[in-house]
Amino acid sequence: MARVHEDSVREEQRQRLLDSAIRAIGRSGFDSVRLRDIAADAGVTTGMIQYYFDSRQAFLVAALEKVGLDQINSWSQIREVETDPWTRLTRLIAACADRNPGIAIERSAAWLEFCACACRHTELREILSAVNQRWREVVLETIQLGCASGVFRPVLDEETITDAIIAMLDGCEMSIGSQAGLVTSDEARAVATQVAEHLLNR
Amino acid sequence: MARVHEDSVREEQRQRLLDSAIRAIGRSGFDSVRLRDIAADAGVTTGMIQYYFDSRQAFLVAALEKVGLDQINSWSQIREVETDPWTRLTRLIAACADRNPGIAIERSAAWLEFCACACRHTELREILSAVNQRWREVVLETIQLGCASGVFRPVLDEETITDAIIAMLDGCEMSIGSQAGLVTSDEARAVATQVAEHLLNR
Amino acid sequence: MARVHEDSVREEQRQRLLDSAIRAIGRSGFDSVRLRDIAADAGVTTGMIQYYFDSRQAFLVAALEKVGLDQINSWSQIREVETDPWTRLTRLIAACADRNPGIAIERSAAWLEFCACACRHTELREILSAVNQRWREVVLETIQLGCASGVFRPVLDEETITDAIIAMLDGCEMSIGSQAGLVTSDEARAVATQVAEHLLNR
Amino acid sequence: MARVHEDSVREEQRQRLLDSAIRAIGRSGFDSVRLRDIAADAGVTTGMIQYYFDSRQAFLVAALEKVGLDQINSWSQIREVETDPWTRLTRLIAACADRNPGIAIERSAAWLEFCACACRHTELREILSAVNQRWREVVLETIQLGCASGVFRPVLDEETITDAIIAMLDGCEMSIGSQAGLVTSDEARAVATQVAEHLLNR
DNA sequence: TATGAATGAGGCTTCATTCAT
DNA sequence: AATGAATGAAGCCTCATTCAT
Repeated sequence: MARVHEDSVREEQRQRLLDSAIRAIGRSGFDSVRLRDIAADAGVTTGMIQYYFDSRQAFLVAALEKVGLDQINSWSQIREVETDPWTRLTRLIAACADRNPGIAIERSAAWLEFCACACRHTELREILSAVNQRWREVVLETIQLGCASGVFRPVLDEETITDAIIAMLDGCEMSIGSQAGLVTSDEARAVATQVAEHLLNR
Repeated sequence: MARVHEDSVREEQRQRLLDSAIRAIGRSGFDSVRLRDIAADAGVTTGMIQYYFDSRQAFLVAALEKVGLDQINSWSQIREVETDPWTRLTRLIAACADRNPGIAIERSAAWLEFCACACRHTELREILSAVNQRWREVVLETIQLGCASGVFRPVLDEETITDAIIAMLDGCEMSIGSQAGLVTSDEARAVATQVAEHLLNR
Repeated sequence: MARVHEDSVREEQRQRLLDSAIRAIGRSGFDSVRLRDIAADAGVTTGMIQYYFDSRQAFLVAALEKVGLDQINSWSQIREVETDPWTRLTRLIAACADRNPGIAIERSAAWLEFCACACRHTELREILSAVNQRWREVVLETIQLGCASGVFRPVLDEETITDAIIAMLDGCEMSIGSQAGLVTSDEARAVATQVAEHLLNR
Repeated sequence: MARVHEDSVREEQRQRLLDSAIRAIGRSGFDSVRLRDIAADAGVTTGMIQYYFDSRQAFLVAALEKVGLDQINSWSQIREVETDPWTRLTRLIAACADRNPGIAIERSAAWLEFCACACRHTELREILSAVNQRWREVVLETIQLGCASGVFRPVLDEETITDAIIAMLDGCEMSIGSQAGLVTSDEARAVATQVAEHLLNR
């Protein structure tokens, strides 16, 4: 029992450190963020980070992995709660495009970092692939559900529409994350929703 | 004359070094790329890079700036050459989605780095904003041209469609650049083209 | 308690490093001394020096500052201990002219470096001014003391004699420090003492 | 003839470069002055300096040597021109103490550098020794001249007085050169002159 | 003769990592 | 469990020097 309790305390600490890492990565970038900065954010010493994680690399990868997992969880939740295809789709869109202003902007930047780093860190690429795949499944399933029930009468095949919506949302993410974009997250959501509506001929 | 010649030689050298930097940034990332790697790529010494550029930072920023400028140039060329709105639009789409396999993949990754770094480097953000703005202008103008001539009968207002197309292409870029995407650049082009066709009701 | 103890250990380390720096500056000069040399002298790594001091510049300035402070301390001690004006004056003279053979010659050279560098490093100049001022105060006070008690019957006004003695000692310092001088420190002390005796008409 | 002429042009160039070096050494110090700075001062390229001198070290040593030789020349001139012992002595004192405000302050600083560097550069030490020796000869000879003619009735032996005067002047030099001194060059001259007058019992 | 492009050695500095406490 | 002193590898950068022109 004591053991279990201690483990859960340890796990809590790890999560706290990972959250600090995500914020710091968003601010300084995956490659140039310093353990010292993260430690400062968490109010601990660098030694403690090393005590909880094997190495800087493993620690930062775990942090980005958490970003992806949180993402997946949020989608899964929407999927379970929302049964109407169109409502579910708009909520999924909102979950992406909305994440930015609501939650800290660092998280959005961290996601961009995630994608940018994936091409040179195999571990990250694998995680990112998994997240992408899960994302596509959820969207595609939603569209298929709507088509099957006759709510959607798609003008293109379901997979193409799925890819289009996903690409649009990724593009908005990029635009907003870089802070050099031309659209706000509200506009992004509006655009994505309108286009989806037309492509699905709701 | 001699002076002019020498200056052009110097400029040529700078461009060569910048190209090497772009490739190296694509491989190693903006923050962790080493001058040594770039020098090796260009077949020169690190001292020479410092001889041509004031600092590592200034050098790398100039490299990413070049990526943006090359981008703009390629669009401008298409805009001048191609008069038919739809052909021009498909070529613009292809210019983005196609760039990846044709030219080195490093360039695509460098672009992703560009966007990811923009949020923490003011200089980069300004350049990226300018590139984005120019990109939007070219696409919007093309769509307006098609609408004016009756070739396009858009289902949404022109600006929304422009934003949608741009977002889609950015999203594809991100997906392909991260190498964790689910679509090839061929598929990306096909999706973007089909969606554009429908939105413009060509 | 633990905190206090740790701080004193840290301070001790700093002093050790500063002493090594003084020796090394005396050997290699303020500008060309290498952190590596100092580290070797202290038997530590260069990283440790940077751990204890912010930068090379700050470290070296602190080292020369210590030279000045040690100087001041030694004078203050003589001033407190010795009540007889003439004995005190001869001891002050000896404290300067004698420092060289007794203690390491590097300290003398370090002092010369101090003066030479002062003209281009503002921080050093300020410290040097303070040391000079204190030095003058102590000598002048001693002379005034002797005059007041009738032990000295000066042939020139007290300030002039003070300046003369100080200049003579500085000159000896320079001569000995440069190792190109024509007088030994014994001779220097003898000359300064004899001249002082005459000027004060003891 | 042509050869001779070219040689003199070459020699003139060298002197120009040496003068620039002296100024630059005064500003930046012997060890940290950069060839680039000296070249800028002289309005030439660094390549040219290397064309005229074998190495940085040899160049800078030659520059300081010139400072010493100029010094010696100025004393010799006074010695030849001035026959009255006391007038000659005061002019010698003035030549030292006055050099500072009259000529550029860099020259004074360069002299301090000279002395400070002598302890670690054998070549410099030899030159400095020679200059010191010559200086002592001139002063001693002047004093002996005055004693022989009965103008001076020294209170201490001639050598001691010589050493005292030289030390005082060196000390003033140091004080003024470091720019952290407590006396102006006018005051320095006054002090040295008064003390000399008393010691020589003129 | 003089230039300036290019080199490369070596310094300062940063920072992840280790380890004694 | 947690700290933080200490290490040492590696990067950027400076600058004297070389050499083709």
